[in-house]
Amino acid sequence: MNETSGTLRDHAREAVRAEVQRQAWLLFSEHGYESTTVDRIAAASGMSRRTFFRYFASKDDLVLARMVESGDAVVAALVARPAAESPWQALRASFQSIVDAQVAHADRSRALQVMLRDEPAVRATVEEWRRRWTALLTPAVAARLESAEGRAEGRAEGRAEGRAEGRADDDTRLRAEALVRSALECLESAQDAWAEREDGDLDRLVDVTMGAVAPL
Amino acid sequence: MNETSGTLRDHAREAVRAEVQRQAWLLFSEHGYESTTVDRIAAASGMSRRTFFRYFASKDDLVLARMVESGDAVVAALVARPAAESPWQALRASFQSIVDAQVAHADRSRALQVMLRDEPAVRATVEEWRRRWTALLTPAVAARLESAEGRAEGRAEGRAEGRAEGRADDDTRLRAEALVRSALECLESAQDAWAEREDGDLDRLVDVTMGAVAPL
DNA sequence: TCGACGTTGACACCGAGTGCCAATCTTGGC
DNA sequence: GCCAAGATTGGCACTCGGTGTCAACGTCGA
Repeated sequence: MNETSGTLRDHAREAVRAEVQRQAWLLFSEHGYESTTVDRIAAASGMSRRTFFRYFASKDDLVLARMVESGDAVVAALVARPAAESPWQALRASFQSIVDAQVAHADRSRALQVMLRDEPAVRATVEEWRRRWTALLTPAVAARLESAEGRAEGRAEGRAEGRAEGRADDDTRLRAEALVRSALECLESAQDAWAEREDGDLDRLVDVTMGAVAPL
Repeated sequence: MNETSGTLRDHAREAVRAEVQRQAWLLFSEHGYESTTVDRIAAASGMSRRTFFRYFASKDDLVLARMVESGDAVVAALVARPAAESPWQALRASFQSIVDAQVAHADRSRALQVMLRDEPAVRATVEEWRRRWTALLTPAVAARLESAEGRAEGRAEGRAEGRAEGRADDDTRLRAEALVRSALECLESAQDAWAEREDGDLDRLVDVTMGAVAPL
């Protein structure tokens, strides 16, 4: 049970980070975010306050780290969707892994969701997380838009184009970003509603929100 | 030039707040948000640090106060739109006052927009501002959706309804919230793009983003 | 003139986050 | 086994945002 020394340190570091996260989430769910001081998290993890800040850049970082992991899965799901699907449909389908994960651990997820929504101190982190997901998803959606336009051009190419190609590219990126950000808001609206109503079906709620904004 | 003593205090208070805001924005635009300490703002405004916190609940409050004012104008514009307009079209039209105001003071607005986008410390405040606007706009959009459904029901009432009326109401509110949040994201996407590219036409960019998500 | 009330400034305090330094532990070379 | 190099750790002091407290000051009405 020995490993290369280089990865050994990393492994140890990851193990410590995971344990600190576990302890922190226990404290968060019990006392809320703001009321849980870094000293308490450090003490619960058996380390000094100063050492905690060597593992996590900030208290927010504890929250952010959780989110970032799932982002890669979503973008992978998005690029795997069939090209014929509209961007909106593809985005909806890519969210399925998140939806399934939350439904699988409904109790924990609901508590977490409420915390993210109601604790003002965490919201900057949520913003940051949304930002990163947007940056990840936008290129994939832009590619989808471009290929769709390519097909459209091939079909009917009598349009007056060639005047502002660079701007058209910028517009494509911008339209992709708007789509991604809107879709993420729909997802979050559905998640918030789901966290409140005990009975809801998150899958259906996401269909409702996204279907309300654009046809699925 | 004397007034009732009750409003006199309020007037003085408002004047002080305005002056502090002015000084703060000067310092922000010169040194950025984080680097501008409350001590410096207080000193520039000729008051003690403690007194500053009696006029503004927090440093963020300086930023938030600016945003909140324009919210009422948007919701007023929304309810004034003709009932025949789709929610999405009505939202787009309601944003016009914001767009016009920003275009009128393009330089200041661009600098502000960049600061809001790039300074992580302010983003929680932006979130809060978005939240309040959502709360203001959602009921108006929900009413619009309901009346539209009422008309649709009147037209074709052979549907199997009456089973889950309460849930249908919840769904309407949820769909309205999704629409509002998506529209605000489109607005912000356009604003961010506009702040970056010197040449852009903000009006057109908002049309582009909102048109990309749903037909206008 | 006196007293009530609101405003102000100063001080002490808390929590998040950082720089610095000394103690300690691990690792590799001899 | 031993010792030096380097990484990890903990303690300390500091900055900054934010809050509670208290004494001093000014303004108003009686």
